[in-house]
Amino acid sequence: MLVSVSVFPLNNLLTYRVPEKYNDLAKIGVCVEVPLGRRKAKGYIVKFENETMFFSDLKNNEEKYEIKDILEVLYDGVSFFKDSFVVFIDWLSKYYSVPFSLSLDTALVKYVKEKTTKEIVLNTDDFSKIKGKKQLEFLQTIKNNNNRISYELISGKFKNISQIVKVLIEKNLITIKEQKISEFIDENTCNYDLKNDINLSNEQQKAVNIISKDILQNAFNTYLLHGVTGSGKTEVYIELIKLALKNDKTAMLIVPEISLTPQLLDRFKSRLGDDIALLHSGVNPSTRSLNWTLLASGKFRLAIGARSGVFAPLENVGIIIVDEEHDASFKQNDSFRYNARDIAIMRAKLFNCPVVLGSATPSLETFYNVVKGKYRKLSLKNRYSQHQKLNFEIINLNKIKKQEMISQNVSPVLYDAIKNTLEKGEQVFILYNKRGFASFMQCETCQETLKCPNCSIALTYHQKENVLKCHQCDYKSKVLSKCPECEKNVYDAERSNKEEGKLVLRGAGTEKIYDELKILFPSVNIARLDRDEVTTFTKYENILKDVRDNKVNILVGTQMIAKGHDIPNVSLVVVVDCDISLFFPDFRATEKTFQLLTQVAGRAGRGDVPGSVILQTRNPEHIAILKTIESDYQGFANYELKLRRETNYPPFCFLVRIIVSNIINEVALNDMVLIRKLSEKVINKQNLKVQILGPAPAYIQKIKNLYRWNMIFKSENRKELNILIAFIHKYSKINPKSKLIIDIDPQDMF
DNA sequence: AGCACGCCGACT
DNA sequence: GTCGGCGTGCTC
Repeated sequence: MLVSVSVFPLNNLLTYRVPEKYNDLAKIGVCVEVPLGRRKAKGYIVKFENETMFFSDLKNNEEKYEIKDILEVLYDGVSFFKDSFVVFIDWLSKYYSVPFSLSLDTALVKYVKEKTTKEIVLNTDDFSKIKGKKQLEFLQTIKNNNNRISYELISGKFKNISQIVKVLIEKNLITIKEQKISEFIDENTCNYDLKNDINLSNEQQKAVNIISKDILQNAFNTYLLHGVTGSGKTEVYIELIKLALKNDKTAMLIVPEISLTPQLLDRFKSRLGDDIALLHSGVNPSTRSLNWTLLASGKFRLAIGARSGVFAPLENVGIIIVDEEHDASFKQNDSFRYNARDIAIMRAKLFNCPVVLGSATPSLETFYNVVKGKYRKLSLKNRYSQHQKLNFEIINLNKIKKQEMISQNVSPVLYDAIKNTLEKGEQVFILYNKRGFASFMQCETCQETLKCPNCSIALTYHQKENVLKCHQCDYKSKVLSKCPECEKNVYDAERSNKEEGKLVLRGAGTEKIYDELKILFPSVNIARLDRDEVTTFTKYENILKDVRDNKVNILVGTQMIAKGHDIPNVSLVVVVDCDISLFFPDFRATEKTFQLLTQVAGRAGRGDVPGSVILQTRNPEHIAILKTIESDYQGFANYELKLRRETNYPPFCFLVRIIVSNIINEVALNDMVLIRKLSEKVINKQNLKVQILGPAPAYIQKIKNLYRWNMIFKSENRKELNILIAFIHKYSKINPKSKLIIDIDPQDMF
């Protein structure tokens, strides 16, 4: 028996012989060890040789080689995927112009690790000596599960079980056994507990009815579920998932990492049961790989995950849902730059099932697909919590003199509004989309700013740690007392009388806003929510719990505060500076600003009290701000689309971004020129309609001592872009020390 | 990715 | 003469 094996990082599949002793174990999706040259390598069986080719253009001429035997079948022959998954991976590698094995590795690497799983076995059902309520509940759960339970699965139901387990082992009530994953899967059964029907609104019911037809008829369609925050998108998701599960199909929900809270999961578990495969980096590795394997075996039929969850090994799929589809976190910006939303749509197409994209502020790509009639829009217009409109107020910072400001970033109107809100016992959310205390330190003498020695960006001052930090690399520095540039010029006669090289803090961050508010409202509880404060999921949860319990009166944060929080007592939302992201050198800057402003505004007035939103800006006439206060998504989208059409940017063309980096600036540039010349040649010879922009230095020219250059390909034809990329991969002879990244559908230009 | 092969400079 | 630098190319 001959099989095709994918070995990272090779593009071609390799043919191996299956030794007779492995005849029963060698299935598609099985991990094997194979001889490769003079070494051993790990690979996956993706095809039997006698079967029809999935890979029309990956033929391997076997005559040239002596076919070797597979050395070993790993993980007891557990199959991590079936053949439809191979078709999907094949598509993925072609769409993103990456080797097949890289696609497969990206999909699997976080989920295939453990060979065995732990099982807790009950030694007795005499619980009379146990007094602890939680311990009894724990033991009862095991008893109800035929006196044994998976450690990985029960740790999802009880929090912090390690302590309980330790005590119960000491009392000899339970034992922990190692179990092969393959045996575990054979033994485990799973039932979906589909009850608790709730009443849907007319709009919700209509959406469910329409999409349900596709689920039942296995029809691929893309839906935009356009609903303002609080309009009940989640209920629609739950009903659709229920329908899929009831009909013995599987379902997948992808959400931004930050939204994947225990609350969200509890909500799904209370309506659908516990057998949900949670796929994201926060899940411990053994549970993660068990979840994957349970999905692959068909025992689990519902996957909920963040970006990487889109690779869930599902078969017979009923519904795929992407919540907050516009969210930038769906784009991975590592070496393999995929977009989970786009992959989700393609999987739905391959599986013949509907896909739902949910958002209050859809990306323009999605909106334009609705305009073109490619996607169907379903709207949820009613907020069920309350119906008053938000009360917006713009503060034009141009019209306020510096000495009139209450503090650096707090205007008089803003001060009064916060004060009034706090006096009523209501809560305030304050957005400032930058971390740290001061965004740069500047020398008063020579005007020089302190830069990271490894990157071409300014160092940010963090007050709590009292360090200067680079937000691109790990560089940290003690706070300098004197400007290093002036130190060099210390003998300069002209300067010798001045206060030489005095460094001052300039620009703000969440820490600074916090500081200003702490001085203005000393007796009030203020919390911060940003990446510096929130290093773990628990910390994130704790801060939000304090907010929910009204222990925090003001929450200051970066865009983290804009996502999904539903806190009824928040009646005032403040954006301290709307302009931070407005003029980024990114054609999506306006869109992203509009989305952020609209999202954060939606945090106000979710309870009985009406919500107010205050926007401080120096660009009060900017379209992103005007349309936010008018709550006019449609108007914004039409305006911005017109602009994109005129300038020929997505969604009116496709983009590919080429990034080359090297320690030596000239080498990187030289490589880029080479790629440009090759590209021009290919475009001419093949008569491709592709436009080249650049090379130009990247917005951040140097990161971690690597100089970076950008080049953009524009085309209305994806295939032509792929042809061009294939030529670049094959024929461009760039410096071997240069790093080349090809970013299909780039989200930013940094 | 690994690992070997191969082709040039500085050493016992 | 050989040891070792790393550029090049292949792996069923």
